[in-house]
Amino acid sequence: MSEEGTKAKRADARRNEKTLLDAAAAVFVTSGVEAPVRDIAAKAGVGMGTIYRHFPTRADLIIAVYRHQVDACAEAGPELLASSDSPYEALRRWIDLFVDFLVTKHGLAAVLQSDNAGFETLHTYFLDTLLPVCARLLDAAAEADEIRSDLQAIEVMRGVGNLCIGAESDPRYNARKMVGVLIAGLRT
Amino acid sequence: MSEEGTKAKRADARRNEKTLLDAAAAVFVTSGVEAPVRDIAAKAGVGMGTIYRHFPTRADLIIAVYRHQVDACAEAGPELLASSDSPYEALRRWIDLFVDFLVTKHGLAAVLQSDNAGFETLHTYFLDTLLPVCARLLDAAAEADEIRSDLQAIEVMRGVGNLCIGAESDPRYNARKMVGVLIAGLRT
DNA sequence: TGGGCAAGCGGAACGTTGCTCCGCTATCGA
DNA sequence: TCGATAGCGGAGCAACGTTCCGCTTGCCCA
Repeated sequence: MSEEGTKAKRADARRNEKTLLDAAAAVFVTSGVEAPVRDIAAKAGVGMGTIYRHFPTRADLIIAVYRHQVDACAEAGPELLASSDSPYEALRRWIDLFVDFLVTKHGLAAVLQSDNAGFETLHTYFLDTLLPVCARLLDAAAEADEIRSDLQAIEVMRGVGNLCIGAESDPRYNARKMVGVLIAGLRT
Repeated sequence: MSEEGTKAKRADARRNEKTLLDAAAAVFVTSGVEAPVRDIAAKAGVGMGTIYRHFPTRADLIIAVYRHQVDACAEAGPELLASSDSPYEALRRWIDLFVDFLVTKHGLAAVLQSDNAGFETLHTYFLDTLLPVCARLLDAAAEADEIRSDLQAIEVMRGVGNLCIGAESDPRYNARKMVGVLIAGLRT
């Protein structure tokens, strides 16, 4: 918001940032979010210094690429609560959205829970954005006595996120199904 | 079994293998199963070549360190089934055992599900050993109409394993609790 | 007992990664 | 036009897994 009027950035810098975002998105799709930084720089046709100047950590790059989708997921929460037959139904559908997002981003779920240094920013962004939404849905469902009331939003979010890890690499494992089981286990 | 009588190994080789197992176990406790190979070699006071000769991949080393505990967990399955009030109760208690094992091994759950090359052996060993046990318990519980019957053992095992990832690094997340929710979700 | 030799050892070296640093280039306001 | 400087590129460093090969040492046999 406060950046609106500032003309601080040079034209080539703005162009490179856009190029990098596109290249990163493409590489993430084919090689996953843990693709080597060199690959992304090569795909964008820029040097590695450029990547690190625009996105100091890999987490910043991932956030920039997926920000829109995460925000959309957050905004869907209240809408679902208003339009669904019951709070539990809204919760179920919102979690479905979240899971759909996660399982289509190769390796994102894994990196989200990883305790490797450098990904705290990513973790924090997801939590800041989605935790309040999840908490709201949980509260509503708990208040309607549809689910047990001894669960924190963070526990549910981490549980669901964890269940999505490796969903793409093993055809015998169906993350959506297991998340369904978990959510069923929430019922009173 | 067939190795019993063979005297193929030299005395120093056998000594080094034991030393390495002890060192690895100690390092795994303090630094997790992803500790640098160099650290383990240093702790054991041997060269890196020695580690790779005895344990060609890191997975082999991890398996060797935890083999006893995994086997014990596998053996506990039938016993629990015989001694519990119901198949579901046996399943619940067996999963508790498995979870206890996983959450006390820093980083093991993560590496178990990781699709990084080199860990297939580990994955395979766990599955070969524990999957039949889990399947037996699931079948019994399904036959007694205590749980839904549309779940494969591999799905449950992976789900439980996934829920245990990062259990040690975030005090707000309780893997045992979420596994409890998942298992509750299995009920008919 | 001691000589020979292969099993076994150690660690230098290589490839791959994340990340930094600095000399050069290109932009843009004056 | 022009020079200050934002921004760029990629060489270079450190940490890691893994390989490779010359040397050491335990063991068998004469």
